[in-house]
Formats: sequence, structure tokens, C-alpha cells
Amino acid sequence: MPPPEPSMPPTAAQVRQQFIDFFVERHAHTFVPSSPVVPHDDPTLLFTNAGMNQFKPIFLGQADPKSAQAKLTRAANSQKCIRAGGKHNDLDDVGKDLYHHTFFEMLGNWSFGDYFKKEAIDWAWELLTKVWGVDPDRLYATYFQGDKRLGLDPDREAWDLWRAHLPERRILPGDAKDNFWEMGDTGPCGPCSEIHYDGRSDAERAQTPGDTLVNAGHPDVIEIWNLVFIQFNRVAQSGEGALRPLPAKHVDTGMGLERLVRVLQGKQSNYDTDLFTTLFDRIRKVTGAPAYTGALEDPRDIAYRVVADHARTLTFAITDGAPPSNEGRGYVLRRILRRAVRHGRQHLGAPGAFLCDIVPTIVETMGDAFPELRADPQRVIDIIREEEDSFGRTLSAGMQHFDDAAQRTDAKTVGAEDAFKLHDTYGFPIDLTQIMAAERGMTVDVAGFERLMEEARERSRAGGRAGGADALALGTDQVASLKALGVKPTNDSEKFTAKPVRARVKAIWNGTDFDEDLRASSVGVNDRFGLILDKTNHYAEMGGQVGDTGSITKSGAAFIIEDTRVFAGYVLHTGRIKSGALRVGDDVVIEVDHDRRAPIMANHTATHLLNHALRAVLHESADQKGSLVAPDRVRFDFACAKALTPEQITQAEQRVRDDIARDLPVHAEIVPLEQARAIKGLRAVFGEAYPDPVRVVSIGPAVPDLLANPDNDAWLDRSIEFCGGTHLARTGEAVAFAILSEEAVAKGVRRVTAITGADAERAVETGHRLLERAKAAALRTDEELHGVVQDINAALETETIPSTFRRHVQSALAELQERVKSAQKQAAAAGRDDAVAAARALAEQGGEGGVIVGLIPAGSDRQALLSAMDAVRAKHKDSAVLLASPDHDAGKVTIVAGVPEALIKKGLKAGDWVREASQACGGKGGGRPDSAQGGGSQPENTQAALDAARVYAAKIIG
RNA sequence: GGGGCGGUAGCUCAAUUGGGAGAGCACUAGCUUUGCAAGCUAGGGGUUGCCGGUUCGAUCCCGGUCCGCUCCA
Repeated sequence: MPPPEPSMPPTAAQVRQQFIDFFVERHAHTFVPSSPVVPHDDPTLLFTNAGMNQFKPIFLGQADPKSAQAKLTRAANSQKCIRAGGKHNDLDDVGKDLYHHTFFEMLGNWSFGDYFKKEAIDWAWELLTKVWGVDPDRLYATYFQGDKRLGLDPDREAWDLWRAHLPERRILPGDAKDNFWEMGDTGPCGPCSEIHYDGRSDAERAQTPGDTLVNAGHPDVIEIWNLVFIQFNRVAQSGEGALRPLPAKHVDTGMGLERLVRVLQGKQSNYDTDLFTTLFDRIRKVTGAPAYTGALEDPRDIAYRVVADHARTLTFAITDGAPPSNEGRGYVLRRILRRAVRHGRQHLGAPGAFLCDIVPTIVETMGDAFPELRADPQRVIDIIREEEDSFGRTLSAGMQHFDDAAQRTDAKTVGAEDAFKLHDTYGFPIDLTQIMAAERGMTVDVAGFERLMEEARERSRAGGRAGGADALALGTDQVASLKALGVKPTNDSEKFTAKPVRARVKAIWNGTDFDEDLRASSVGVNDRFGLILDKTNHYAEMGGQVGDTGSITKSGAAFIIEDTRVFAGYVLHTGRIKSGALRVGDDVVIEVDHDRRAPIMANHTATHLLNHALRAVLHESADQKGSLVAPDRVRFDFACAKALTPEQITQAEQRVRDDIARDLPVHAEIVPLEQARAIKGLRAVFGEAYPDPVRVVSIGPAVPDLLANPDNDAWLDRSIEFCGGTHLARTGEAVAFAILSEEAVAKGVRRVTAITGADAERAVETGHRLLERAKAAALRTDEELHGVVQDINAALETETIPSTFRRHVQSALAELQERVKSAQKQAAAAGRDDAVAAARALAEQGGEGGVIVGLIPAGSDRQALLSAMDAVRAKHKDSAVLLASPDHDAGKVTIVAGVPEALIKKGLKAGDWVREASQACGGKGGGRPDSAQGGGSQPENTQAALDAARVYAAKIIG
């Protein structure tokens, strides 16, 4: 590899490749592709934030000896990293300076018990100065100076090794904070050595020596490479941890690509390298903003940096399976997206959605290094566009609320309540509210806002703790005392057969202490206890399958098991003692409730078939997001952006039915994880950590056949999953299957609820019956139809029926509903005509003294009565009108009244008038002075009400 | 898991002690205009998400439920 021409600095893509080639070709490393930015098997991490993340199991000594990973001795790659929202959070700094990123690449090389300090240092020096031609006079190295308090010696070894390349004055000591690396409170750790680069001008360098600026926050004197030498293991000991030398010493290095490229391209800013300039061009195009000028404080240039950085973060995160959402890491991503959108709209003048249009450029420029970007860029674009649109809507709603709030207060401060509401309800970050306030010369009550935030947090926490259902859970302390008592983890191998088992009582847990005995006579009937036996046939709640119920008996004593759970290997049977007494050491018989277990098994097998069917009908990406396998139903959550179409539901349902009809055998076998993972089409829950060896449940093909030929495409057509649950022997035992509903549970996650067996058969039958009723209803008369439709609707609400039937019944009903509606409308119109006709007749009789009171037959149709009143008042504009209509069927009287301005002045208010009349027929009423309504419950007293109205009006008007 | 907000015409949204469901745009028809993102007039379009309760009367109040947004854990 010849050094590049000085006049032609390498591109970022070349730098990345040269780094990898250097270690792979020249020093026999294995290229291990970057792991996803979303760590799948490390719940402690929000995002992958360092190159070593995927190698953590090796450092921790937890890698499966049979795995490919365990065979690695040297590795190198460029790892995608995101630092946002977690412990390392650079989100707030992005844009404000020239070198922070939420997304960046970490070049790294690793030794796993292979080479150590000498090679790491020599190779780093070789690559930087020989391959890339970095000026050696600008380089500095640091080494660990030791820490007496921690009992650590200086890293003389590193110092000596650096002396081969650098003069003494450029090898600088560093304290434990900078130069001793630890993963956590315990575990592997060791000193590290950093390489710094002085990028200042020659004049500046002559004036101030670089060694005073290393690790001093100077923007041009920067750390570029960190070499970590993992040589100790910190073990927990009373008081403080002690360091033990590791038998296998490791090297873990990390070099930020963006910084390195900046150095190699001779730029003052990471954002001036070709990693970003192409993005800036694109941003300029899609926003129409003036070109990026590289200024530190210009809001427009800040916006450029924010948008470019965030677009990279979002593109990679979504590609790796983490879309923006309303919780967890998805929520961090949503906030990143909104920050970018705000900057783009506010400072770059972006018209509408624009972030999504940057994605293709990222795919283009980085797709070679990260081929996963090319898999489905349109999906990424769609997700971002949808988020942008949805944020736009929230934004305009919030703007409106802000305007109201700003107008409401004459002071110069936006109140804490308003600021909080904007945050809490409209998702306005407090800084956005502050910016908008500043634009109007106002400030925000931030202290009050923080107070309200704290209160809200407190409420949330309090809510999370509610519920005492976990009173019988075993915590770490209880597990420890069980161990101290010599109780061994429960042998639950019989859970798959569920045959009765003879066992011995090992512990009795009352929620507070472990008891020696449990007597029915001395405890309340509702008191619950937890029993631990030496062995069990009960399945403990796990993997979505609910725990078994059953009984524990010996002669003269019976314990009812209401639930089964497992804590650290101890299977806890919780429930109540029904009779007699049980003691620790008793020999008992434990039996599973088969009537409940049988449908659970059917439902679990059906869940697997459903999982497979959904993937076949929808898409590979319809990953399982969770499930509940209960005796009465199956709940299956999976990733899916849109609601399923009725056809898709029907297809998925039919596929499961077909598999049941085929009566396929269900195989389950425990096999090595590595081998199992190779099976084509195997289904594993994303993000779940599986044991090794792992249990494979295969519906159809036998497990040995799978292992013998793991690449066989035929396996794609079968359900093969990692699963520890209980299953049928053959699919035919499930008998029937029906999908009851399909709904959204969160953005991008849908839920299907289904049933099997006799329940499913019944549901189908009920569906048929309702559909028949809906069809038959079409023959009814308009008058009858209303009631019939209501009845079927009510049945639809309460009955359990498959969703396909539900949909058909609903659409049949919708048609009938239209008929009911038009019939009702017609009847109402006819009633109104009659009422108006009667009103005209009444009007002909003339107004006696400006007051017209009369009975109109309009049933309880208030509208008709009001129309009638309008008809009367059209003839007698100056008269006060009160009309009443009895409805003998409903047992009600409806009254309306209207009074002209002149008579209101005389004291006749419509509200009072109506009230007077209503009281005479057992009711109440009220309204405005010019118009009021009322009614009563005694239609036989309608005449009395009218009389009362006449008397009252006469009295007031005189 | 807990909290806040919303759901009204095809679309965007109004509607205060609970008292006759509206506007703009879109749609249909007629008129007008040489042409125009036109103008005028009339009209159609609503289970106020759904279920229940309180009430003489509920878009409005209460309870439940579904959907969407949002904050927190």
C-alpha cells in the first residue's frame, strides 16, 4: 500500500478501507462486520456506543467456547456508533461545535489473548506515520501514570514502547480518569495509551508547545486513537475491589473515523471532510438554503451540522431496526428527529418534509461500507417522512396553544403551567418554548416548569409501583437464603409431560419469611403461599406462556396451585392451602390441571403457526414483539407498520388452519445454540438472549434433519423457533383456529388475538349464526329494522366471533343501517310536516293578547316542535309562543317556548315560562329568555301544562 | 405501567353556567363571465369515535371502552 500523494488526501471511504486492509492484510486480523447500532443482546445499552460492544462476551469470558466468536484472536472493523440518550450523551453538543456527533464510526483493532502492547503501539505508529504519512512531529502519546490509592503502578511498559517512536517530552503521563479503562465496577480493566494530534499552524506550535495542550480541551490538539490494554480482572471483595492479572490479555483500540479523516484531509473541522460535504450539498438542495460556510456560531451553519449528523443517526438506527417511537430508544430517536426538523425549518427554511430526502445520499455514500443500508432504503425514507409529517401536525397544534398562552398573559412571562402543557401534551421541548417566547420579547418560568416536571415524574413513579400482586415474588435476598438453606434449584424436567410427580416440600414462603409448616386451620382462606418442591411437573410462566395451575396433595392435606413462577431456577407454586397441613420435608404428589394445560399447549403451538403464517403473508420483517399464551386465548404482537387488510387476516388464519389440518408432528429438541442458529428460517425473538444449548421447536421436520442440512430452503416454509414452552404432539390436536381481532398496540406494533379448539369452533358457529341473522334482517320492514339492527349490534359486542365474520356482519349491518337512517329521516320529515301543519292551524286562530299556547302532536320530536314554533312565529312575530307535545308511548311531554324582545322586557322570560308549564306535567325545563325547552313525564297532564302556561303568561303580561 | 390532550361534514377546524350542530375549503345544480387558482345563488352531506349513566333535555357533565398524539417510568 503506497502512501497517498500529499496533494491528494484520501477520501473517508479510502481511509476506512485502508485501516481495515492494514490490519487484515498486513497483520492477519479478521474483518468482523460492524454490529448493528441497536444492541440486540445487551439490555444495559441503549445504542452501540463503542467498537468493543459486540466483543464484550469475549472480554467477560462468557463467549460460548463453540461459537465462532470464541475462535477469534485478532479482529478489526469500523463500528457504527450512536451516542445519545444514554450515559454517553452528545446530543446537546451536536452543532454547537465542529466535532461532536450522535452518529460516528469507530475504527478498531482487537487482540483476544493474542498480541499485546508492543504490537498495538508499533502498528498504530506504523499505520499513522508510514501508511498515512502523518507528521510524526505532531503526534503525542499518553500513558498511565499509576495511582497509589488504587494500588496501581505506572505503565512503564507502554512508556518504554513509545520511546522507540517518540522523544520523552512527547510521552505524557495521565491519571486514572484519562488513562485507566474499566467496563464496570467489576470485570476486565487495564491501562490505556492515547495518541493525540496537534493540528495547529507552525507559527502557533512554535509559540506554545503542544505538550501543554494535550487533554486540555484545545479544539486543534485532539485525541485520535485510544489503545486499551486489558490485563486485569477486578473482582468484588469486601470493601474494595481487588485486581487480579488476567491469564489472557486483550487489546481494544478505538479511533474515531470522522476525526481521523479531518486530520488526514488537513481540515479544522470534522464537518469539513468529505463525510459531510456531500451531505451539505444535498441539504442545500432540499432546503434551498444558502451554502454552508463553516462558521462556529452562525445558526444556519449550526443547523447544517445538526441536520447532517441527525440524518445519519436516524438512517442507521432505522436501518438496524429501531424506528422513532414514544418510548425507550425509539423516543430518543424521535427527539433527535424533531431537533433536526426544527433546525431545518427554522434556520434553513426547509419547506415541508426534507430529512427523508437526505437518506438517499447517505445510502449512496456509505452503502459500500455498510451494505445493510441498501436493503430497503425506501422503508427508512417512508418512516422518516411519516415522522416529519406527524411532527408538523403536533407543531402547529402546539403553536396555537402557545399563541393563546402568550395572549392570555399581559406579563412578559409565559407561565409554568403553559410551558409544561406545551411540553407534556404537545411535545414542545422547553428550549423551543423559550425560543418562541424570546421572539416575542418574553421569558419562560423555567423554575416553575422544572417543578411541574418533577411532580409529573413523581406521579409516574408512584403509578409504576402500584399493585401488590408481586407480594409472593422471590427477591435476591430470598434466593440467597434458599441457597443458604441448602435448597437446590427445582428439577422441572417433567413439565413437558405434565405427568403426576412424587416430590418433596423444600420450602414454604409466606411473602415475608420461610415457614416450617402450613396449616389450613391456622391461616385465612384467602392467604396465599408459595411452595418450593425438589421437583415439579408445572410449567412456570415464561416466554409468554402463563404458569400452570394444579394441586399438591398428601393424605389429609391439599394445596391448590393458582400460579407457577420461577425465580433463579426455583419454581414457586403459589396458591392456597385447602385442607390439612404441609411441612417442609413432606412427601407429596403434584398434579397439573390438565383441563387448563391442554388448551395452553394447543394455543402455544398455534402461536408458532401464527407467527410463521404472518411472516409468510406479510413480510420477513414482521418480527415477534411479544406474546401471551393463556388457556382461553393467544395474544401475538409483531412489528408491522400498517393495519392488516381483511384479506391478510383471512390468509394468515387459513394458513394456520391448513397446518392444523395437515396434522404435522411437533418436534422439540435441545441443541447447541451455534448449530441451531444456522438453520434457515429459524425464528428467534429479536433482542432475546437464548441459553446454550437451546431448545428448538420445529413443526413438521424433525430436528436432526434440520441440523443435518441447515441451509435447506424447505425450512423457510415451516415454523421453527427457539422456545421453552409446552406444545402439542401433533398440530391436529388444536382442532380449530380463529383470529378474533387485529389492532394496534403501539406505533409499528400490531396485535392479533386468536383462539383454538372448541372455543374456535364455537366462535365460527356463532359467526355463521349472526351473519345469517344479518342477512335475514334485510327482509324486514323499515319499522322492524331498527330494533333488529340494534339487537344484532348488541350481539356483536358481546359474542366471541372470528374477525372475518365480524367484518362481514358489520358491513351487512352498515347497509341496513343506511336504510334505517333514511327511513327515520323520512319519518322525522313527515312528523315535522304534520307538526308545522298543525302549527299553521293554530296560528290561524290568532294570538290572544300576544300569547299563543297550544298542543301540537309531534311525539317527542323536539326538532319538529321547534319547526312548528317557527311556523307560528312566522305569522305572529310579536307573540310569545309555547307549544307542548305529548308522547303517550314514551310517557313524556316535550315543551318549547319562544318570546319576542318586547315581551321579555315586560318580564316574560321563556325559561321561566317553560319551567312553569313543565312543573304542571311532572318535569323541569329552562333555557334562554328568548328561547327555552322543557318537558315532563306525565303526558296525561299536557292540558294542565298548557293551562298553567296561559295563567302564568296572563299574570306577567297582565 | 402511570399521567396530560384530542376524536364534530370528504378536509381544516368552530360551537360556555347543558337549551334549535356551524364556518372555510371541497362536492352538486343553476346563473354569470371571451379567457382566468374566478364570481353569484341554491343544495346535498352529521349516529358529534363507541357503550352506558345523570338530566325534561348531553357535542358539552360522569363512568367505561376504542383510536391517535404526547410526557414520564
